Amino acid sequence: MWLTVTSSLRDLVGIYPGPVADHLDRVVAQWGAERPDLDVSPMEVFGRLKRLYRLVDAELNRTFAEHGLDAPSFDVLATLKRSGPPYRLTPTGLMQSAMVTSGAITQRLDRLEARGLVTRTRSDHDRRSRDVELTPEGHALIDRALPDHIANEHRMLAGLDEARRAALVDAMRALLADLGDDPAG
Amino acid sequence: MWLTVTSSLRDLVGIYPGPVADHLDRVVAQWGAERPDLDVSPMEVFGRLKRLYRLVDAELNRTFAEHGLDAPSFDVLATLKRSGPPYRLTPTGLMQSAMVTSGAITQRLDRLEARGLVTRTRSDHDRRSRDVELTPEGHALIDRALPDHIANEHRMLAGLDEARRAALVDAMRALLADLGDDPAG
DNA sequence: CCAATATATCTCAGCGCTAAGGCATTCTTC
DNA sequence: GAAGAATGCCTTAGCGCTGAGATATATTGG
Repeated sequence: MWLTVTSSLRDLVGIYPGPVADHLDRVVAQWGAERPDLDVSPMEVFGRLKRLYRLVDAELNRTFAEHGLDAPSFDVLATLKRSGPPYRLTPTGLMQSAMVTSGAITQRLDRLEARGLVTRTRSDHDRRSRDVELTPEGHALIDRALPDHIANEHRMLAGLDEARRAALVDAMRALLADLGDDPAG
Repeated sequence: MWLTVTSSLRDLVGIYPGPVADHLDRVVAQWGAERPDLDVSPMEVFGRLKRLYRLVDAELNRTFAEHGLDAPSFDVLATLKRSGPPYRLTPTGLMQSAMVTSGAITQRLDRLEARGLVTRTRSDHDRRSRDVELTPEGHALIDRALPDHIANEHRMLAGLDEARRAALVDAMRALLADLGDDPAG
């Protein structure tokens, strides 16, 4: 309700490009009518975060699929690649980076190992641990997929002006810190 | 490596509050060392988006669980609630709002109907369609859970200053529009 | 009015993930 | 150095979702 009013005002006053009402504007307006006692403005943030995540995730998967990959597999290969020589990490390291459980990493590695993209060997220094390492095939695949992935990400950001992009990064960095995101994770 | 150096420099020079290096800073620095030919700066956006989404999702689920709910169930009940009287929508409407497939909605409704939180009846006007409606129990549950959920969201945003919060919303709105997010969805 | 097409929902196999727990190895403490 | 705690990884049942396809109903064009 409140939002509908300001939207109308925006049209009447003719604010320049003026942000067009999006899904979350409607959601907030609906709550304003149904529960005017609640301040649902945080949904402006979290609702858009969720929709953005879903849209981006779907779009990224398109490029991954072109290379016979999905997001979890790409994630593991890319994490190993960017770790640099000798392109070797433990399942625990991969787990923290991916923010998933150990069981999820075990299964991701099962799939990648079956495809010959990584090897898993017992660590010499800690026999509980494993060394996960890119195979030549794994290197070749991530080297093929990565440039397309990056280009895809550039394309998705092309419409966002530099100021907004910087502000987006700044705000997300601050929020991540607030929520206790582990930099080492 | 590179990042460790700049972090040290930042400390030495004493830049005021200075953003502390986070996970994505490390990722970008690693790619800079391994693939200096690629501009991986979009990861600053999408990498943080992903981590933020995961952290937020986990945190929101904590509150849902306190009310015997999970995110998908809460999402359906809240969508029906905010739609206002007569608190009735079709599975297609719920599907578009939630950005999931029709099969997912069918199963969500199966679960909610089994718990007596919604009813599903054949529409009079279109016999292919269904009317999904909140039961009194559904109303009671969402009325109990919603204030806690909103409070939880407020708490998560408490550390974000108003300028950053507004910039975050503005940038996400722009990006959603760029990516073709359907306002009616 | 009929045939062809479109729409609304449901079905179900398969997938990746979580949560809980198990096993082997390493660390800590006394 | 032995006992207890902690760590690293794996196993598995169960869950929600997708994608492909099925069914029933509605709409459209001739």
